[in-house]
Order: sequence, then C-alpha cells, then structure tokens
Amino acid sequence: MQDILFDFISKYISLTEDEKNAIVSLDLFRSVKKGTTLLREGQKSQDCYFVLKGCIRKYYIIDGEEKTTAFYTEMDALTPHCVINKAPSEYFIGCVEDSILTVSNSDMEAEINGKFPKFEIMCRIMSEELLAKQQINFDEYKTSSPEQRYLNLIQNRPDLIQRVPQHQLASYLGIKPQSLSRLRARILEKKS
Amino acid sequence: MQDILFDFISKYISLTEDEKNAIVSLDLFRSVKKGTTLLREGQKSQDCYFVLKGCIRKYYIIDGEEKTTAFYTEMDALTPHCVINKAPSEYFIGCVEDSILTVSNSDMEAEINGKFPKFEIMCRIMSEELLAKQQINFDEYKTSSPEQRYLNLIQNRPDLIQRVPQHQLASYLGIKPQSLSRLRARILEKKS
DNA sequence: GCCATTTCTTAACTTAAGTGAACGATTTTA
DNA sequence: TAAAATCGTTCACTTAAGTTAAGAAATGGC
Repeated sequence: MQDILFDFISKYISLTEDEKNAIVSLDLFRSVKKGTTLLREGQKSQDCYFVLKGCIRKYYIIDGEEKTTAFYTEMDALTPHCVINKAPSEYFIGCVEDSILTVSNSDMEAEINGKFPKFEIMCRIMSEELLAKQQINFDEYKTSSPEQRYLNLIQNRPDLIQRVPQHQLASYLGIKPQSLSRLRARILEKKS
Repeated sequence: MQDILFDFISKYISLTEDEKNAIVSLDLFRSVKKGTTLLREGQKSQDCYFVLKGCIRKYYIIDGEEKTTAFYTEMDALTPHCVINKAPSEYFIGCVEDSILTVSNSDMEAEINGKFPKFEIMCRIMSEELLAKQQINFDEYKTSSPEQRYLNLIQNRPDLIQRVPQHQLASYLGIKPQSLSRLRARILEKKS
C-alpha cells in the first residue's frame, strides 16, 4: 500500500531509502469507513489527505442541500482550504467508499520539509501542475452543458459513474438526481 | 504606472532600487488597443501578462461561438496554459478596453529569476494563492445558478458589469445575451 | 455627419432542468 | 427478519434558459 504513495512521489522527486523510512515513521496511513465525515463545515483542521485506495468527496450544504463539487480517488491529493487560510471550513469532506488515506498535518510537513528540502520543491511543482489542471477543468465545466459534462465524465472518469451514488453524481454535474435519470434516458434514446 | 507593478510585487516580497531598475530595464510595458487579439487558438506563445490598467479576457470559440471564461483587470496576472505545457493554445486572449500591460516571456523570467532568487519565491506564493482562490471560485460557480452568479458579480466585481459588453458578460455567466437581459428584467421586477 | 455594423432588448416558441409526488428496489438497522 | 430509511426512476407540471426573429440604440469607420 505504501508503494502507491512512493510511486506517486517518484513522479516528482526521487527518494532514498532513508527518506522513505522517514515518511513511513510518521505513521500517516489511515483506514476510513464509508460514510465517515472527515471534515465538517465550521471546523478548523490542519489535516491534508492523499487517497491510496477508495474515494472521498468535497461537498457544501446550501439551504439544507448537499452540493458535491469534487471527488478524489486513487493518487489524488486534497489540501482543504481551511488549512491554507486557517479559517473555519466552508465545506464538508466525506468518505464515499471504505478507503485508505494518508492524513498529514502541518507539523508533520514541517518535519519532513525541514529534513528534506526536496519536499518543498515537490509541493511547488504539484501546486503549479494542479493550478493548470484546475483552470482547464473550470473552463471545460463552464463551456459545457450538463449533458456534455456527463458524456465527458464517461470518457474521462468512467469509474466514478460506477462507484459513486447517482444523487452525488448529479450534484457534481450541477443538476438534480431526477434530471440525471432523464438525461441518461435521453442519451439512450438518441443512440437507438 | 510602474508603481502599480511595484505595489503588486510588494505584497509578496520587498524590492531594492537595484531590483526595481533591473525590472524596468527589461522594458516590459505595452500599450494595447481595445479589440486587439493577444493570443489565438492554435498559437504557441511564451508571453505572460500582467494588467496595469484596462481589461483583457480569455475566451474559447466552440462551434463558432465565443465562450468567455475569465476577465483580468488591474493587478491580475495571466499565465496562459500554452506557456506551461508548451502546446498550442486552446483559447484566445483579447483586449476588452485600451489597456496597459506588462508582457514577459520565459527568457525575461529566467533572467530575473537568475539575478534575484526572491522572484521564484514570489511565484510560488502567487501560484499557491491563486490555486486556493481558483478552487473557491470554481465551487462558487458550480453551486450557484446563473441568476445567483450575476448577483454575486454585482457584489464582487461591480466594475465588470459597467466596462464589459453584455454579451461577453452573459457568456461568462454561462448563458446567452438574451437570457441575461431577461434575467435582469426579472431581478428588477422582484425588487419592486 | 452618415451609413454599416454591432450590441442590447423584447417577444413568441422550444427545450431542458427544477419540483413534488409516487413507486419499487435496495440498504440499514433495530 | 421485519420495519424503516435511502435510493433511483418515472410522471405531470412549473420555471428558466435556448432559439429565432425583429427592432431600437450605440458604436465605429469613412
């Protein structure tokens, strides 16, 4: 399981055995049951997540309704906004499937960064990469309809459609579950 | 005019006179007429922009239709995606008003970064800050209707509504110009 | 200043998403 | 295992955005 983490890191920097051991000794690995809420609105937290196995999601509750804005699966990293700006969180983070995560806080990161300055470099590259990806994603969302977004999802993240409940998917696409059902029926009709 | 640039930079790092002079000597400042296209789809470019005065926009042309996804005004920086991934641009950048920009390319940045490592630090902070802002922005867009997005815009960037043509604004809100007209009429009706 | 073009608004009609309700299927839990 | 809760789908109806078209207002070019 640790290999997944090291595979991920090796995309950015190379690690010695010493460095790997230092990471393992931090004891970051956590098993989390489906349905667990990792972060609540209003809460202050220092925890950052990396998904080794499973799926977690970010969602807001607006007028009593859940609005899912992101899913994180294998090899995705999530730094909650409240960690960056040290303010109460605006959103929730919940566990969609039984998952294995690494959970790290600022202290741990400071420790690693102090010992191995390489890590700062990795973080910079990751945040630049993520920013670029995020911008393209945002543009794609803005320039397409719910139906196009659903078709894109089938292309780009087909696993999500299987592993995530329909009502969370609908919310992620910006529509109600009933509309997603209808939209799928419409697509099937067109094909035939 | 240069002061705007230095004010901006001073939010991140402090500059000596020498450093300021080095920047000025790069001759980055450009006056650009309204309507000018700074970057076209398919083009490869190394140019990054910083708006000192005026307004530029990013837009796609999809099925012959302009889709505006961002406006950049005073103190906004824009690094096109094609600069990062060295691939042809997916979008256009156009000048909405007569503007004064700084235009920098990789060579200039390499030169400055070489002379003053401070700049790398500034870039890292900026990209992290931008990433956080971008994520919140994306979430806000996803969780609101066109009408709410318009009302948010009135709150957060009231100047845009005055200085940007309606049809570009509509596109930015994810709707057609006719729908924006109607939506505005609807809001006025509600108020009375 | 005048003509052509672009931009903005309004209107009537179409299409797609929201809403409320019902129903069966699945999952939870007591 | 039985009852309760959640989930996904379908339907009828409402609301908002897309489309097409027309006309008024503003803008730009000559």
